Amino acid sequence: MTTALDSINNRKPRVRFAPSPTGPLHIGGVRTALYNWLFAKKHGGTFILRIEDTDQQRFVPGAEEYIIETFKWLDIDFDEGVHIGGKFAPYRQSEREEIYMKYAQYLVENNWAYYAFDTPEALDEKRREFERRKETFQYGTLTRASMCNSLTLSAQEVNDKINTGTPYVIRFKYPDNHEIVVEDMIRGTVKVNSSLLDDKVLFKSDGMPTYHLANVVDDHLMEITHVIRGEEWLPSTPLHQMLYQAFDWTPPQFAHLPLLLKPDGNGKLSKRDGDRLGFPVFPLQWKDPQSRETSSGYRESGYLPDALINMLALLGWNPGTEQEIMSKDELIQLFSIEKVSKSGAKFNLEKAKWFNQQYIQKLSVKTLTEQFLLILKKHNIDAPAEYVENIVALVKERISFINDLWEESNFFFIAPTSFDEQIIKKRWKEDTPQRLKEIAQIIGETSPFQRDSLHNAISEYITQNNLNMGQIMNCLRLSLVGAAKGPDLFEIINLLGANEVVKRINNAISTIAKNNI
RNA sequence: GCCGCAUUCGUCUAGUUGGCCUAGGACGCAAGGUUUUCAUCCUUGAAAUCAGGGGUUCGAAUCCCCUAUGCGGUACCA
Repeated sequence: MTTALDSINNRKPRVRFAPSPTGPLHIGGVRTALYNWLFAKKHGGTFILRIEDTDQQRFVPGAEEYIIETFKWLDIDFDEGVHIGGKFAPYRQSEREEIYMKYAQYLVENNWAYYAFDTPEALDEKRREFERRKETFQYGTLTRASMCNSLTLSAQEVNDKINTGTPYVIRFKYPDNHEIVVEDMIRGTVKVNSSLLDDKVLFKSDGMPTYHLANVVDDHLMEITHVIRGEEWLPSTPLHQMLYQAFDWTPPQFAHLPLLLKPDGNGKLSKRDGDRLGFPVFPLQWKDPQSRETSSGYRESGYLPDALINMLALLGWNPGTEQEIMSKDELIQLFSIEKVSKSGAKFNLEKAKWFNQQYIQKLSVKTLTEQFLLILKKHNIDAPAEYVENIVALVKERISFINDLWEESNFFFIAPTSFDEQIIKKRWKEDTPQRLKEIAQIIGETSPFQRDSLHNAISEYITQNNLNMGQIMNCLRLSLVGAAKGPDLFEIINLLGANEVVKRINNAISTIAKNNI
């Protein structure tokens, strides 16, 4: 048996991400792709995007485009795939339809598979019959002899059925009582006995292969060296292992990733959880073409691609050091399959926010300003770029998402019309209006009109009148901002300008007086 | 039901050749500090008897067995 290390040394790894286009890509799927990508990059290998659309019933229009757009956004690049081609094209299984039949037939000819003519109705009936006896029906070594298939029918009967167009499937024929051993790079050795397994359908009556056949055939044809996929595939890996044996092919190395769990309770993270707990489960926003229902995405929620990638990478993997913030390049350097953990990881919204905050802080004021200008436009605000840039510089350290910029600085663009009641109650005294009027006058007269000179002028007023900062600053802030929040007040005054400041002070005095009669 | 996988602070995890672990870090939480406010930031703190029980050993989170719990699979879905 070759080890993972051997094959890495012998040849460059080829890995694939193989989603099925049945809807928007789940964030767990994004992580699976990410691990594949990191693995490929780390070892100088090839990363492939293959679309597994063998289930025509579940096909959702737009899903494939969504997948491609997701990785474009994340800047995770494929070397081969549906959208870019490659020497093993086509990469869409529906376009490889004719390939699979001959492999299924090879299996039948070599006694590794058989035709089965049992109708879905007959199978349902069989299952119900077993259920009545409190048993579970299993189309396998114990029951296949009593079913309608090429093992029980004569060759003549089988031929007649096929020639007259009777629908049939091809099932895998497990050898009796055979111990199947799978080596997993993350979990070690996994053993299962063949008599416990179902004779899985490999080829459906609609002329398409099932996942099991298509996946093995394509992985072999595309020279995939490592299959890195979700843990939900672990139970069917013995079948895949047997398939490689039946074809006399060298199997790839397997690595089954732990699941992404919902933040509360247990179980796989699902679409519903996102809506329920207020965070996206999808990388991009998705409008369901059927129900027209919209699900939120990380991109639209203001997450930065690299922050998402960093967070996702650490959900189930850890470099073993205390470093948590890692660029894509560092991730590639540090990544190793062996360090992937075995148990499922719960998604944590707070930590996701923290990651984004870390990455936002690395962005330049210029970049943030460009983004913010777009947001301002949506709020119908047309402000000079220079002004906006000054504001961004001031509030940058307070934000975790680009969208927070608006929340943190909207008072720069729109004068407050209401004032925090709590603060009024606590700070607004009888002499406040008079004091503020005097402050307004001082501000109007301050020259040069700069942060430091404003600071000096107001401080001087405060000491001269035997006051302390708190007595003036809180109400002044309330007048200008409407609440007890925001950056340095003198900076605010400086940016707002004397006229606007005086206007706001007067407005606050009259509004608050009115409301307190 | 059957089969498989997993189980260290609330969460993500370090720990992997048994001793340096009176179990480390991060998020979150609490307290204090900085500040004119809020946030940031800084400091400190609480927080896992390593699922439980048996072994093996001078010594186990680390090895073995059992139990429990959780999850995954059990489709002519992937």
